[in-house]
Amino acid sequence: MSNDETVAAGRTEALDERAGRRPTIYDIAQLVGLNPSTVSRALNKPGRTNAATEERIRAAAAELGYRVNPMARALPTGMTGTFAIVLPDITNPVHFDLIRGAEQVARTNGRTLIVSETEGSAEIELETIETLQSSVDGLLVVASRLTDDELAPLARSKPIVAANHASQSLPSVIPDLAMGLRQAMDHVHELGHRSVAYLGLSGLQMGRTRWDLTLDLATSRDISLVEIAVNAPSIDAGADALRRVRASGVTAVLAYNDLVAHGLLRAARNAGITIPDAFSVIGFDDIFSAELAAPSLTTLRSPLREIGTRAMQTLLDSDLNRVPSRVILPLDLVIRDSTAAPSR
Amino acid sequence: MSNDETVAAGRTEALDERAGRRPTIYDIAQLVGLNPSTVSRALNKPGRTNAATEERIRAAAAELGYRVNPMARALPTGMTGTFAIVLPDITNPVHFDLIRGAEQVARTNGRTLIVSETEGSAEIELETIETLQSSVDGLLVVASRLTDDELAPLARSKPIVAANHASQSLPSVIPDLAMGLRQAMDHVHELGHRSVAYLGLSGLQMGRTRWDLTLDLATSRDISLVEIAVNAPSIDAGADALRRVRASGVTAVLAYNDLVAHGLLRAARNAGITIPDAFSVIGFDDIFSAELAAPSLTTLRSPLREIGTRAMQTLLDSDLNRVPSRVILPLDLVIRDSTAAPSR
DNA sequence: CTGTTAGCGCTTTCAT
DNA sequence: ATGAAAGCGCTAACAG
Repeated sequence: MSNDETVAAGRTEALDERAGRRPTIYDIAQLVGLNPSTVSRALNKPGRTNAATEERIRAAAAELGYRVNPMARALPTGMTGTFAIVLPDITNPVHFDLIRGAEQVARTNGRTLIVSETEGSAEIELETIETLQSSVDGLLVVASRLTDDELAPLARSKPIVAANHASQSLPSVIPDLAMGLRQAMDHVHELGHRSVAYLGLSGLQMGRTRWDLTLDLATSRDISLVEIAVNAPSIDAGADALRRVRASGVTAVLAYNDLVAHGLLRAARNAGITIPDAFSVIGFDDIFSAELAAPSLTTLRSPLREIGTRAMQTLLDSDLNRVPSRVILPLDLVIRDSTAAPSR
Repeated sequence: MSNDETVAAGRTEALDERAGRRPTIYDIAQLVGLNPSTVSRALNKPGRTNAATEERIRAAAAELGYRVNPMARALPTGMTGTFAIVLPDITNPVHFDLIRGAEQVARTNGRTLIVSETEGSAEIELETIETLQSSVDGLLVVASRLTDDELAPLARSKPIVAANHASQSLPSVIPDLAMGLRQAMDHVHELGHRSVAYLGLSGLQMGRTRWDLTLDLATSRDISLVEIAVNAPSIDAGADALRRVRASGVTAVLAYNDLVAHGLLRAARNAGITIPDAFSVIGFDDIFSAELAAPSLTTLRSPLREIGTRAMQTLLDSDLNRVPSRVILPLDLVIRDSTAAPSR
C-alpha cells in the first residue's frame, strides 16, 4: 500500500517545512500530540502539569533543540529578560569593570545585557533610553548627563538605577566620596603638602560635589586648593594640564580619575620631569593600569565592579513604586609611588 | 445637552486607559482616524502613503511620544535590529577596543548591541549563542573557543562573523600575524638576540598558529626558540612566568599579549630585575597601558578597534549563503623601551 | 492610497 | 490536567 509512502512523505514534508526555522512550541506540541498551551505550561510552570507529560514534552523539546523566543515571550508578558547599561563612553576603563560586574550578575540570573554608549551627550542619552525602554526590563545609567528631573519621568515606565553618581529620585549605587577624599587629603597633609591642585571636570554634577568636598577638607587642614579644569576624563586631557599644574606651583595634585593622572604622568615623563619629586599625584578609581604605570599611581580605589554588581542587583529586584534606595560603597586610598613628601 | 460630557468622558477614559502604557500604532491610528496598518506604512515606508496623511501621522506620533516596539516588530519580520558580541572575557582590555568599534558601527546604523561573556568556556559559548540566536540578527564571536565544525551549523540560522581569530567556514576579520611576527623577529634579530622565548597559551587555535609562525621565523633567522606556557592571557599568568623565563636563559621574550607582558614586567620590577637589561620583552595588541608601563612596552599594535568595526560591518551586510570573506588587517611593531640589545 | 485580514511565537484566562 | 481562544504590537499580503 501507499500508506507508508504517504506517512513518510508527510514526515519529510513537515521536516522540510521547518527547515532552517527554529522549532516553536507548536512543533513540540505536534510531536507529542498536545496543545501548545500545555507545552508552554510544562516548560515554564513546573508542577502545574502531569509529571509524565511534562517529561515527554521536555524530551521532545530537547530532541528538537527548542529554545524559547524571548521576543515572542516579551509581547504578552511585557518582560524581556534583558537590561541595558547606558554610559557616556565605553572607552573609559572605569566603565569596564562596572560593565563586567553588571554583566556577570545579569548573566548568572539568566538575563541579557545591552550596552549602549552616549558619547557623553545628554540628547543621545535621552534618545537612547527612550528607544531602549520597550526592549528592556530596566536600565542602568552610569555617570548620567541627564538631570534628576529628566530621569524621573523616564523611570516611571521602566525602573532605572543610577550607578556611580548620586540621584535624588533614583535608586543609586555610589562610592563614598567623602571617605575617600578625606583619606587622600590626610595623606598629602601628613606628607607635608600645603598647596594642592584639584584636576577636575567642572561641568559635571559629580565633579562639583567632589570639588566642594575637597575644598572643605583642604580648608579644614589649612591646605590651599586651586582648581585646574580638564575638559574630558581622558589621558590626553590630563597631559594637557601639565603646564597649568607647573604654573600653579602646587606640590600635589588630585586628579579627576586615573586616566587624567596617567596623562599627567606621561606628559611629565616626556618633559623630563620626575614625579613625585616635582609634585605628587593622586588618581581616582584604581584601574588596572594604575599599578603598572611609572611611577605606580597612588589612587583612590573605587569598588567599580561591586558598583556594577550592586546596581544590577538593585535593578533586578526593583519595584517601580518604592522609595529609592541608596547604596554607598567604601573607597580606599592605595598608596604607591606617585606621592611623596614635597621637595620644596 | 450631555453630548459634551460624553465626549469629554470618552477622552479621559481613553487617556486613562493607556496610562503608563507606551502608546502603540493603534493609539496613533485612533487619534488620526486611520487604520493601524496605514500608520505602520506611513512611519516605515516613506513615500508609500499620501504626503498629507503621513504628516498628520508623524505629528500624532510625536505628540504621543510614540516609539516603535522592537520586540513586536521582530515577531513578524524576524529582524530584531540587534546584534550580539560574544567574547571570553570582558575584563581583557583587548576586547574593549573591539567592543567599542563594534558598538560604534552598530549604533551609527541604528542597531543595538548585546554583550555577552563566556568565561572562556566552550559550553557557555555554545549555550550563549543558541540562546541569543533568536534575539539577534547576527553574532560576532571573538576569540571563539568553539571549533569550526561547531560554529558552522550555528551560522546557518543567523550570520556569525569571527573577529580576531581565523575561521574556515565563517567570515572573519583578523590581524596579519605573519606580518607582525616577522617585524618582531627582525627587530630582536637586529638587536642581536639569538635566543628567544615565546610566552604562549598553547591550548588555543590562535596560540598554535602563532607558535608555528614564530618558529618558522626564528629558524630562518638562526634564532633558537623555546616555548613557555602561560595558562591564561592575564597579568598574573605573565608574572608567574618570570622564573621560567629566567631559568631558560633567553635574552628576549615574545609575550602572548600585553597583559602577559605587563605581568612579566611587574614581576621583574618586584624582583629587582631591570628590563631590558636582563631581557627584552615584546608584547602584543598595544592596549592603552602599554605606553604607560615602566619600561614602556615594545609591542605589536593590533588594529583592535578596526577589527571591531570591520567585523560589525561584515555582519551588517552579510548574506547567509555567500562565500565567507576574510579581512586581514596590518599589524605594526611599536618600538618602545622594553627592548634593547642583549647585555650578554 | 488606504483598509482588511491574518499571523509572527508565546502566554493566559476560561472552559472542559 | 489539558484544550480552546484571544491577544501582545507590528507587518505584510491582498483587496478595494
